[in-house]
Amino acid sequence: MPARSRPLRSDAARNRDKLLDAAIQVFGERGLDAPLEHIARRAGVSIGTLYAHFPAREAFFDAIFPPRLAGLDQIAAQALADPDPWDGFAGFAEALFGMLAADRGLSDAFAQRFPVSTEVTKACRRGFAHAEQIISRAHDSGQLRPDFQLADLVSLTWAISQVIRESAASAPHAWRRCLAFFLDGLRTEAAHAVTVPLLTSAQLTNLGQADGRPA
Amino acid sequence: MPARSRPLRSDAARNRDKLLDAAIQVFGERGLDAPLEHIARRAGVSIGTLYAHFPAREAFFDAIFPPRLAGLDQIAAQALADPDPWDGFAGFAEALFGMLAADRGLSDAFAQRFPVSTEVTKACRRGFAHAEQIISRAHDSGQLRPDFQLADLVSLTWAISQVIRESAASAPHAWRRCLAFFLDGLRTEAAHAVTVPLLTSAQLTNLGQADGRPA
DNA sequence: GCAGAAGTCGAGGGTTCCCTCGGCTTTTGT
DNA sequence: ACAAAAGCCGAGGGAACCCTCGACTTCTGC
Repeated sequence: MPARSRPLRSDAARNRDKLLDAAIQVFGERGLDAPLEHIARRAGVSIGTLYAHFPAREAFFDAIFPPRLAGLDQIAAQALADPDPWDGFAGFAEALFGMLAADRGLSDAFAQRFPVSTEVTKACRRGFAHAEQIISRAHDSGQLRPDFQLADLVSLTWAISQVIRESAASAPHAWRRCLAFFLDGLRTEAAHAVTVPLLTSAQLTNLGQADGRPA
Repeated sequence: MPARSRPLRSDAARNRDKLLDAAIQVFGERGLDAPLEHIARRAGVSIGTLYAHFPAREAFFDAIFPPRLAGLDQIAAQALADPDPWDGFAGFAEALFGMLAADRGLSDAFAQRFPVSTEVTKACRRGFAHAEQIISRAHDSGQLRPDFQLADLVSLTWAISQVIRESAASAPHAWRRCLAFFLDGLRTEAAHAVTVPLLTSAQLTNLGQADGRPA
């Protein structure tokens, strides 16, 4: 991704910023499928200008989400720094979903509810790489049930994201309750045998592509 | 709901049936927001005829889902008949979500992902009334953690429905794993204190109205 | 059979969103 | 201050869906 040969003209740079701000707001309120016209209007710019800067919806995603998802790195670092591996794991989950709860667009992006840019996918993968460390630390300490795997965190993300979306308006903390129950089921001493196989690795690779609807 | 004064003409009755079959298929495949034109086409009938029989999308829901949701009554009866209240509860959850997993339209309807008819809402409420009995039996036996309430089952429904939708195509049983973890967290002996309040009763009453998006 | 009731058809107007493109305006470098 | 480059505008064509309505077809009872 080479920088532009010439820098943006000053008015153009200003418009780009206004568009980005508007996009963050609008995606945050209505989700990633919000009409681009709304973004242009909120930015006080014409639809043509919007397309000049961001030729596709995806281009917004690339510009908006990777920096925001970088917050994950901090969260993960904190989790790994926690002297108690279980507390680190549980705190990671809470902080992660707290991030998603604060921004509907982010939640959509992370749960891959919309076809999303490669940049976002990369950022999510980085998040999962962190998660893998956090999980295995909690496994090693014997606190996290051994049959809980990274792939299960993907399911959990889908699940909690949905609770966040459904209850955002009327009970913005409902997801915390749900997560607390779930976490209690993840402690080693709570574990009962589970016979259902993991998500396939093929599915993990396809994250964000299959959404279950035939074309 | 008075029966029509005159019975349907024979060709009309046939078309109605074809439409209903097509609607079940199409909703099952693409969700409750599938284009009505697809239903008409699959039924081999024109869009005008579709509207003559079902003046609104809701009319399809009323015709399709209440009978299907009646399956819930059986599932609930079996749960209450189980000699072990915990097994009854867990079996109820598995059977309920199994039903939803088998039909995307049903899952949409039950999770109230779309504004849905009053008939469907009634059927869902009946389901929750059953659930309440099952839950309190499991409470009384001391096996289900006391802080798990009916409202939490609503969250769980949102959560698992989403896992079902996301993984339907590539890993149709992923939700079972998720549910198993969750259930382990619901046993009394797994419980750790939860401080987050329940869904408000106002929200339960509004089921299916608020979806968090501003108009 | 036939008349009229009942049902069917599909073109077409409305809406919302997508995205493009040619003409106009602003900025920039000199 | 001026030309050229850069950027902005918004009408408008296209697609997907919604739903209606008047003309046409089929069934039903006699």
